[in-house]
Formats: sequence, C-alpha cells, structure tokens
Amino acid sequence: MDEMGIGEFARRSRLSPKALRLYDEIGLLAPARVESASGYRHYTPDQLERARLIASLRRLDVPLADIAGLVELDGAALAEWLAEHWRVAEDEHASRRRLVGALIDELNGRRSDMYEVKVREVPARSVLTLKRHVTPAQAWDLGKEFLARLRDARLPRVEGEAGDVFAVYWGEVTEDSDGPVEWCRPVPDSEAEALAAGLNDLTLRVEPAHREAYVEMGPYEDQRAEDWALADQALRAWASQEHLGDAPLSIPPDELGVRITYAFAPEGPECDFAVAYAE
Amino acid sequence: MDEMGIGEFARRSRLSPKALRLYDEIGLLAPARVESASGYRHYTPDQLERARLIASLRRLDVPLADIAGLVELDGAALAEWLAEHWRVAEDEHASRRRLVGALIDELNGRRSDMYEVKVREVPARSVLTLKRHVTPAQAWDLGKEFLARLRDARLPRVEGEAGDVFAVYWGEVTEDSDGPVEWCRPVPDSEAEALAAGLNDLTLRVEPAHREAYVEMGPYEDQRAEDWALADQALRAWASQEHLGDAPLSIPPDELGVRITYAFAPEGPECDFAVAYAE
DNA sequence: CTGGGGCCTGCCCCAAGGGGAAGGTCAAGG
DNA sequence: CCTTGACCTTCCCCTTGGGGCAGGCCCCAG
Repeated sequence: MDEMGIGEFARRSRLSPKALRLYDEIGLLAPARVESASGYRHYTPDQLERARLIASLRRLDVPLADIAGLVELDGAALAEWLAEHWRVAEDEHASRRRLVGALIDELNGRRSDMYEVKVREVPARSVLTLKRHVTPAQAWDLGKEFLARLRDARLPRVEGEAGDVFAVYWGEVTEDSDGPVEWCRPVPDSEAEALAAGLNDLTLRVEPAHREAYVEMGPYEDQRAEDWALADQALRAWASQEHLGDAPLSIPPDELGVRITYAFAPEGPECDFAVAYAE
Repeated sequence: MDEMGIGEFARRSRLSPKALRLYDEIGLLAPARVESASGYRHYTPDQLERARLIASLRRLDVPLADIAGLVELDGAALAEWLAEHWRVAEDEHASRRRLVGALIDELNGRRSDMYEVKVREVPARSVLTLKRHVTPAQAWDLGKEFLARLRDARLPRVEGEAGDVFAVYWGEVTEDSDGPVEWCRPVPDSEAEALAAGLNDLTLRVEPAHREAYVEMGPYEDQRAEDWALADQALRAWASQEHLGDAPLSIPPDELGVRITYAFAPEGPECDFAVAYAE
C-alpha cells in the first residue's frame, strides 16, 4: 500500500493541505487512514480522482455544500448538473458584459445606443386588471393565468393600441420579498362594463392619459435583473437630461407605476420597460 | 435642500442601508450630513451618481478597496480601467469554459478532443541552457533573455528538431513561490564544445534519449493556469490508460522534468506541454 | 542526540456585508 | 399628551473557503 502524507497528496491533487483538512472535517474527503496516536492523515492514490474532481469544481466556484452532493452522483448526472450550472454562469457573464459595456459608454459620454429612450402618448382608457402580490419569479406565472382568463373570455382587441398587455409594478418586487404586480389589458370603453360583469376576479379601472418613456428590451425571457437595472438607468439619465427631475421616474414609482409592456410575437413576447409620467 | 434618509437613498441607489453604513465607515461614501444628536445619516440627491457608480462596480465584483481609488478618477481613466478589468474577466471566463467543457467530456467518457496526447522520441542531444529560480510571471522574461543571448551568439540551427526551444520546469513553480526553470536550446554535438566556450553564463549539458508525451497548446500567451492543469490532467489520464503508472508523470516531475516546447511562428510562439519518461 | 522538516490542533483574520437584538427618533393620528 | 409604527442607531454574531501563525508532536537522517 503506497499511502502518502497530506503534503504529497495536496501537491498531486492540486489542493492545499489546509483545504484537505477542511474537507476532512466536513466529511467531504476523509483520509484513508488516520493515525490515532499522532493524528497524521494518510491518503491512498485511488483517492486522487475524487480530490481532483473536487478541485475542479472548486475552481468553477461551486460551493462545498453543493460539491458534497455532487460527488455522490454518477458521471452522466454530474455532467448534466455541470451543463446547467454553466448555463447559469454564462447568463450571468453575458449580463455583466452588457453592464460593463453600458458603463464604459456612459463614462465616455456616449449615449448608450442599446437602450434608446422613446416617448409615447397614452390616452385615457379602460383596462381590465388582475393584481396580486408576487415575487419576480411568480410574476410571469401570474401573467399566464391572466392571459388564460382573457382567452376564456374571448376578449376583443382594441384597435390601435401598441402592445397587447402590460404589467405594472406598483412597488419594489425583489427576489426575497414579494410586491404588488398588476397585469392589464386595455378594452374598448363601450364594452368595458359588460365585460367586467362577466369576468369575476378581474377588475376594471380607468387609466388617466399620460406619457410613457420607454426602452425596447427584446424577448422577455432573455432579460435578467441587470438588464432591468440598465433600462432604469437609461430612463433616469434621459429624465435628468430632459429636465424632468428625478422624482417622477424614481423607484418605487409614483401613482402611475413602472410598467413592462408585452407584444406577443410568434417567437415569444417582445417587451419594453416603461415609466409613466403626467404631462 | 431635499435631503433624504438612508432608506430612501438606498432604494434610489440600489444599495442596501447596511452597505451604505459600511461605505460611510470606510470613508467611501460619507453622508452629506449626520445629525450629531441622533446619528441619523442624511444624503443629498447629487450623491446618487457616486452611489450608483459604486453599485455598478460592486455588481461587477470590483473590491471596495479598488473602488475607493476608482471613484476619484475621471470618466476616461475609469473607462480604461474597466476595459482592462473586463479583459481579465473575459479571460478567466474563457478558461473556465474550457475547464467545464473538458470536465463534461471526461465525465461522459469521451476522450477530450481538445487535448489529444501524442508521443515523440527524443534522441540524446546536447543542449545549451540557462537555469534560474523564477516565478511564473518571470519565466517568460527569462526566456526572452535567453533568446537574446542566443541571437547574440548567432547559434546555428539543428536540423530536424521539432521545436526550437523548450523550457523545463524542474519543480513546483507557483504564483507566490519561485521554482527552478531552465531554458534549453539543442545544438549540434559537433559544435557544442566550441559554442559553450564562447558563451559565458550558459551551460552545456547532454540530455539522455527519452520519450515525451505531449499535448499541443496553441499560442503561449493565450494559456492560463487552468489550461496547464487541463493539459496535465490529459497526460495523466493517458498515462494511466497506457499502464505507465502515476509516478513517471507526477508533479513535481522526476529527473526529466515537465517541459514546455516552443515553436516560434510569425504570429508568436506556439507551444506544447510535455512530460518526459524513460523508455 | 540533535536538527530539520512534516504534521497536528487551535486561534485569529480576510471580504462584504446579512440578520437580528436592543434601543433611540420622528411624524402622524387619536 | 400618548401611542403607534416606521425609521434609524450601534453592537454582535454569522457566512465561505480557506491563509497565517503559534505551540507542540512526530519521525528520520546524520
């Protein structure tokens, strides 16, 4: 039996002795033998494989808690987990890339061209709404529920409206605390009352006329928290440039709310991020 | 003056009150006014810009210590720093991508095709060498020094040799502790003695005949620590498959050393990573 | 028998805050 | 005037994955 001490095992596994002691302590990688008298740890060569796998996962910033479960999986399952983990990492990296790009553009005085702010007039109109406190993850589910209700009701289209449906965020909606989200669908004023009577659980309200400053965002599913923040930043910069002050576009929003407008194209919903302000 | 409390400032800057208190404590972002009686912090709207910049930089994982210096720079300098910072981040991300790819391939039982192991026979030959203890960063500088010496001496080419020059790593060479690195250049046996006499500071030694297992790596400058580790892993896997045992390819290396062989193409040195073993 | 190197445990430290306790403040409403 | 609830304060402990050091054992070679 060619055992080795912690030092040699550390060199051959590309882990530090300190890390190996920690992994022993938490039960992730126990030495093959521990001398009871001296406490010396002894490892065998066939432990190298596990150690190297752990080292690789740590280099990918996988937390030890996750690794503890992963090393018990078989190769195929682990490979699948890794692929998923890496997809998330790629997403985050792409999001940061957008942030750093926008930041550099802004610092160089260039208006970031990826987030061009436009303005649209929205007349007073009736909207059917479904409002609930949800987390960001649930917001989309709420939307699907809302759309299903509308489908059931065979709601007529409103001519000339840009964007079929929109969601209004009435307050801070963060990962760990839910906030008020309201899904909305404009309806013809003439039919509003009749429709509302037939649709329980949906609310009818009248939106005042206003302007919306907005940026087009592309498919909803591609957006991450970072991207909404960038859009918000773009709107904020635009507002201060237009001498509108900071308050009307602040988050949490005023009585008109921050809204995300969806246009349901065949490939999925394109969306824009809008802030309403009184004229 | 429209001051605000820490809570509102936190919401509008996308920072937490906790973070703001920390930034106050370390002098990164002091409130415009602190009530001496209650200790309440009050911020002004014109502090928002700095706060938002800090928030963006933190989202890019820039350490607070760096941020403290960065916020004093002007826009152009900061943009330049960010571009450099991002280049490093892109490099690291690419390196991890290679690691995760190789790992998934290995777990699925596929031989990683990016690191194909080949074998070459190396006959006994004379080499002129320059050996010194250096850190990884200095290894390349040592190589440049070595090449300059060779140029001065107008060293003749050795026909039929693959790779002009190679560096042998005789021990652990890590970031924080230097190790023995030897740059080598084969010379014709017939001229060896005469050359050695003329070149002080360079050593002449004879390499025994051996085999080298190696993987081709592409341009040297593109390689990162991760990539060398992957190449090592590939060689190790190959060795165990070939029943060569673990020892001859272990790191730190045996008496033949781990070597990196360079071929100086016009676009820069292509290199491979080799481990020598006796037949 | 005496180095020197390897190894042990235990303690404190890092970044960048998060969570919560215990208590002080502020403004509005009864 | 009092209370209530929101907001704020400081203080302390917790996190991850170890690094660094102190003090002491262990083991082998000269």
